[in-house]
Formats: sequence, C-alpha cells, structure tokens
Amino acid sequence: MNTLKHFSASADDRSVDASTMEQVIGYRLRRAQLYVFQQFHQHFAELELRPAEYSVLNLIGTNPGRKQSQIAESLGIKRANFVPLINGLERRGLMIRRSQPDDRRSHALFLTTKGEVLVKQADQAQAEFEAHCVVRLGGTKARDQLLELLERLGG
Amino acid sequence: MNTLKHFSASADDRSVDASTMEQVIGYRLRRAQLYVFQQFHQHFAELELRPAEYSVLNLIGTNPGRKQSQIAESLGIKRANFVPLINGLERRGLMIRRSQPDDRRSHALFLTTKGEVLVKQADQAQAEFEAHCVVRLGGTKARDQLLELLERLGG
DNA sequence: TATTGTTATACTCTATAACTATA
DNA sequence: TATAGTTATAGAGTATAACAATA
Repeated sequence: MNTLKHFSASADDRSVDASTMEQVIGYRLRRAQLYVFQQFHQHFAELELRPAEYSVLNLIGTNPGRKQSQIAESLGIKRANFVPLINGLERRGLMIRRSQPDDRRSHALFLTTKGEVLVKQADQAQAEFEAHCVVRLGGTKARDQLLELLERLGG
Repeated sequence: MNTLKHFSASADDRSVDASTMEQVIGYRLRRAQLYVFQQFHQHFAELELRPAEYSVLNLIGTNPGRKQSQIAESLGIKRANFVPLINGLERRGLMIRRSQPDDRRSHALFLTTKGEVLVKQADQAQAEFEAHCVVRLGGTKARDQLLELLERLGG
C-alpha cells in the first residue's frame, strides 16, 4: 500500500460529485420513486401485495363490475400484461371475472369477500405508510404541494 | 345492441373512479416518473442515450478517473449490472476503462474525446428538456420546491 | 480473507404481434 | 371489420451467487 495516498488526492480518496445529476428532475423522481416502492414493499410484505396488485384490487373495490380493459387502461397497464396479473389475484381467491350477458367478449371484475377483507387491510396499511411519508415531507400541506407539482408534470 | 343501455348506467358507460389512487404518493410518483422518462426518451432518441447511460457518462465527465464501483454505487446501480452497461458505452467509443497501477483490481473510467462531445450535446438536450419541465411546473421556484420535497422523501 | 470486476442466471416489468371468440 | 381477452415472446431493469485476479 502506498503511504503517499494519505497526502495526495488519489482517485480512491475523492468522493463522487453527483451535484449535476442531483439537479435533474427525472433522476430525482426516479430515485425517490424507487425508494418509496422499496418502503412500500416492506410495509406490504405480510399482505403479499405488490404495488400494481394493490392498485388493481383497490380500483376493483371502488369500481366493481368494470371490464378488464377499463381497469387496466386506467392504471396504464397494457391489457396483455393485465391478464397474468389478475390471473394471480383470481387464483388467490381475491377477485373474480364474470362474463357479461350483454357483451360476451368482456369480463366484469369483482372482489370476492376474501378480497374485500384484504383490501381493507391493505387500505389501512397504505394509510399508515402514507402518514409516514407525510411526516417526512413535513405535513399535509407539503404533501398536497408534492401531488400538485406531480400533477403539473403530467402523466 | 340493447337500446336500453342509453338509459341505464351500465358498466360500459361509467368511467373508472381512480380518485383514491390519485391521492397515493407512491402511485403518483410512479406515473410522473414514467411520463418524464418517456419524454426523456423522445428528447434523447437522436443521441441514442437511455437515462442510465446519460447519468453514467455525465458522472464520468465530472468525475474522471473514478473506479467502476464508485460510479455505479453513486447511481444506485449494482456492479454486476454496471458491467454490460459500460461495455456498450465503451464499444461505442464514448468512454474507456484504464487499469490502475496502484491497484490492478480496479478500472478507472474516462470519457473519450468522442464521449466528451456527446456529453456536451446531451447536457444541452438535458438543459432544454429541464427547461420544458420547469415551465410545466410553473417556474424555477416550483422546481426547487419539487426537488426539496423529493429530497425529504428520501432515497 | 476481503475487494474489484466479471459471468451466469433469474425474476419482474413492459411492449408487440397474432390468435379466439364475439360483436 | 372491429373489439375484448388471451397467448407467446422479446427486451429492459434489477437481484443474487460464484468465480478470477489482486490486495
């Protein structure tokens, strides 16, 4: 080992300057989103629900009887990718597809009783997690500001 | 077709109510991030740079001579995934690995002249894209607020 | 023994094309 | 001919384990 490194600014000693990237909105959005999803995963581990699965069950709960394509499109999920997602939820007995008499091409989605129970638990876990985020943001006003700014960004 | 559907609130007529999910920070973060990355992709199509590739080249440009592991860790990229990423950049002649005499295990990273030229173009494209985002956010003050809120969220 | 870079691998998410059954 | 759901598949992004060279 070179003892001179203690007196020179060798590459190993210098820390990485990421100040430019830290100012980039997209980069910071990505890092924050990954972090929040990681936290979500910890809070929802017992319920065995991933973010997309929770959003689907939540949406079916507040919109019973909608077609697959309606729920999928509302969440920005391609209908082809939606199929295996709800296959898993249906296999777990959390929701069901029902054929529609008036248009036998489409399937209406409903929560099962088991699904309703899980969604209630998940909504509770989500409320607690959200409260945790609000504290870190500095209050509900800061949270509202963040949602407003994200809204303006589009998407 | 059943003409009665014009008088009843059938599932096909109702739109999906996503108001609950719209209040969820993680969900809104995800949607906004996907949208911004999609916009980024359009702005950077000519340069053939994906977000991760731009961040790597930018960081090497401002931190020449750092080890692979330093750049990778700073961006939250696992060193195993960093290898194929910079393989592509090196194959395109945008950067090079250099063996370090003082520690022959590590590779120091540098931009090539071609890489420096591309990074300058990319920084320009990024500045324009960022300005576009700032306009949508409602000014630089709103941008600073957003970055501050994302900072508080952690990650 | 520990670290750096590498390879192999697997799992998730996302995107597209083509099929089926219905309309 | 068009639509809803499905299947197959391919491409990214991400995660872990194990290895070679070096410290």
